[in-house]
Amino acid sequence: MRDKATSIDIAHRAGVSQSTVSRALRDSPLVNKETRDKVQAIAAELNYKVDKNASNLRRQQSATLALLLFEDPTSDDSLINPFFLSMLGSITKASATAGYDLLVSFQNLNDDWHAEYEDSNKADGIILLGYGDYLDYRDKLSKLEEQGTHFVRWGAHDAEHPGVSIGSDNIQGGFDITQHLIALGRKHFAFIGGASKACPEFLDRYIGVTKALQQAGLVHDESMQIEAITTEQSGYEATQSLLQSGKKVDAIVCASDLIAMGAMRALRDNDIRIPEQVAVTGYDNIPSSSFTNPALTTMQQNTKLAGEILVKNLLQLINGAQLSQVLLPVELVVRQSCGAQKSTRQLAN
Amino acid sequence: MRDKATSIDIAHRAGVSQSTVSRALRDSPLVNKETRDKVQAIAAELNYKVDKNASNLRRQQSATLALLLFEDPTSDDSLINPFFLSMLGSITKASATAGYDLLVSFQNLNDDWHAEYEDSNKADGIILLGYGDYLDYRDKLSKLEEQGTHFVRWGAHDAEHPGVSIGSDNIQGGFDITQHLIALGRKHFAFIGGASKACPEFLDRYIGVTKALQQAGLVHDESMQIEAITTEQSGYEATQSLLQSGKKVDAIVCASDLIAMGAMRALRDNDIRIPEQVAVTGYDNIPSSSFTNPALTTMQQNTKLAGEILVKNLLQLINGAQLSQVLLPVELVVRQSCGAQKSTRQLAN
DNA sequence: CTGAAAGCGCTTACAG
DNA sequence: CTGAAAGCGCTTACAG
Repeated sequence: MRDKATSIDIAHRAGVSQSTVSRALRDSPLVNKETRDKVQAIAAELNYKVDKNASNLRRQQSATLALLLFEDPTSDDSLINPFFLSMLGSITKASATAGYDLLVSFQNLNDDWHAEYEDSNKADGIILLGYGDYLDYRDKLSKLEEQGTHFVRWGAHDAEHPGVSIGSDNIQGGFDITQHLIALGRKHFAFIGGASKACPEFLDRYIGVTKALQQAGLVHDESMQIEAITTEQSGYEATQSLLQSGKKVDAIVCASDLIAMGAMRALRDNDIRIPEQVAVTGYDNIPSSSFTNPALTTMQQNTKLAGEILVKNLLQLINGAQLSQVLLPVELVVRQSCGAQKSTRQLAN
Repeated sequence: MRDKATSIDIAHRAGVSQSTVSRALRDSPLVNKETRDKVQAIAAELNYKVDKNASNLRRQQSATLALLLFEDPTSDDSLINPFFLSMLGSITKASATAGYDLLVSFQNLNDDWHAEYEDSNKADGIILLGYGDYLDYRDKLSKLEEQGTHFVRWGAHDAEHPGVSIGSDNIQGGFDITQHLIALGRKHFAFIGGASKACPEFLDRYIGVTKALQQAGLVHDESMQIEAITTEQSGYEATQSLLQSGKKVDAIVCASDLIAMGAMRALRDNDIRIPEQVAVTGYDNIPSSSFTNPALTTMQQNTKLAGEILVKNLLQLINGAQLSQVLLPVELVVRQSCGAQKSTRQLAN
């Protein structure tokens, strides 16, 4: 097997002390340019890399961020919500750019998750990501905060919630998509998705919906809000129960694309045409949403920006800054399911 | 700020030596049960966690695996191939189960990637994941091997390639899907995807296709294989050029789902009905593939098993075992695009 | 079963 | 600008 070179090996070869090697490799201005070049050349030749364990131990940091991705335990383990996967990509890139490694865990929340990372010095801070039931882990967030752990959370701002959160402007998103449907002449709205404190992001989207309805002078019946979690199946079931209620509906605003896909399947099973009879909209703009038939009108969240801001703010937090909530803009993606565009029809056959 | 407890703090409180604390926390059989319980109780109370940097430095390991995900630089940064995202989920879980943390990086291959991880003791081994151009990074794999770095690679087995690879049985996959189409009466096949050493996985799929054709006594013209990388756009362009060639075709086997989606768009733009006039199949069974119209017949790779085996084999490698290639079974997912099933038709309107 | 001691490979205050 | 030395917080061979 190979023996890894250490800074002492380099010191021997370069004829300087180990301290000087360390300084030269960290580009310390204290060290003579010639000495530094020589040391760095030898280091490169020996394929030397600073031992992170030793360096981190000495410096009492880790240059690592931890990402904890959690979801409703009800959803299929292997099928992570594509929206978070996209966030994952942007967070990875943003932390690499900032010179931090990223430790990733998709755990279900267990008793130790809050402690596992920063407490053991494996990570300098934690990014929390997921559409879980907020009420379930409130206490854990409080504990994190008490312990002085550095963390940022993706999601809705909630005054009762500890810690800093960064999220899309879900109220605006719900508002915009509803206003768009109203402009297209829809009048009888349903909202599918959990609208409670347990799901503050969905709740915000729902608040936006009702705001737009109110502004347009449309009455909104609270029974037209049906609970659902973010799965296709849950969206299907919620829509079935909506249809069985016999209430008049010509627009279904769904809290996520997965829910919307389930809603579309339910409408189809009931021989209801989309968008002619009922318009459907989603939220997230996951890749599949452009392949449904008709293609789904949805809200695009800026995942690239979100990842960058999560990382940037977490690093600021680690450096002792005080941060407040951040709301990111969302963007309406108009396709066929809302009835705004002519569908490029499949060839019938 | 908080002060993290150390093993010395616990030793003081427990009235034992720091060595005993360390032993007790690692469940050493050497230590008296009562002592151990007492130490562990105090540790829990103080929220103590072993400092990983110190522990890893001392033990000369990291209990961490690194996952390097790379893709064709041509594909959009933010849109990681959903197939790999699914692998990522299963690898994360498998390494957590094995007690390892997972460091994730989506880097483009730079000069240092091979060294960054194991050399700096940040990770005990590396998992490589991606459909890149193999020829581009052969040298890097060789260098990894020379240095004695522990790594496993997801992909095709290639005798010329250094290191251990784990992959799906792509030849079988190409064979099965083609045989299925032949059984449905298709006779004029095209294959879209790169069939060269640069893309050994695609090449294997193509080999499977030609094998099935041969076995069925169908002639196969090599001009019916069109190069494409794994993007919707590339599949679209390749199909356009196929159609312009005017050659007779009633089945297009695509090397990936993304390519197949592009192929379907091109067929539609040319007013060619799927599957009546031309059957189309994909590969990977990404989530979107069930939402295309018609839904895509494709090959499912067992990502859960794949992740588990990648992790298991890497750990064996780290422990000094000799490993050979592993081929995982694939499974045909029959939907409408091959013409086998009646489509549950959209309501026309 | 327990303790005192060495040492993992760095970084950095201190002295020159 | 450079070196000798301390020390980060553990684990473990050694001695009892």
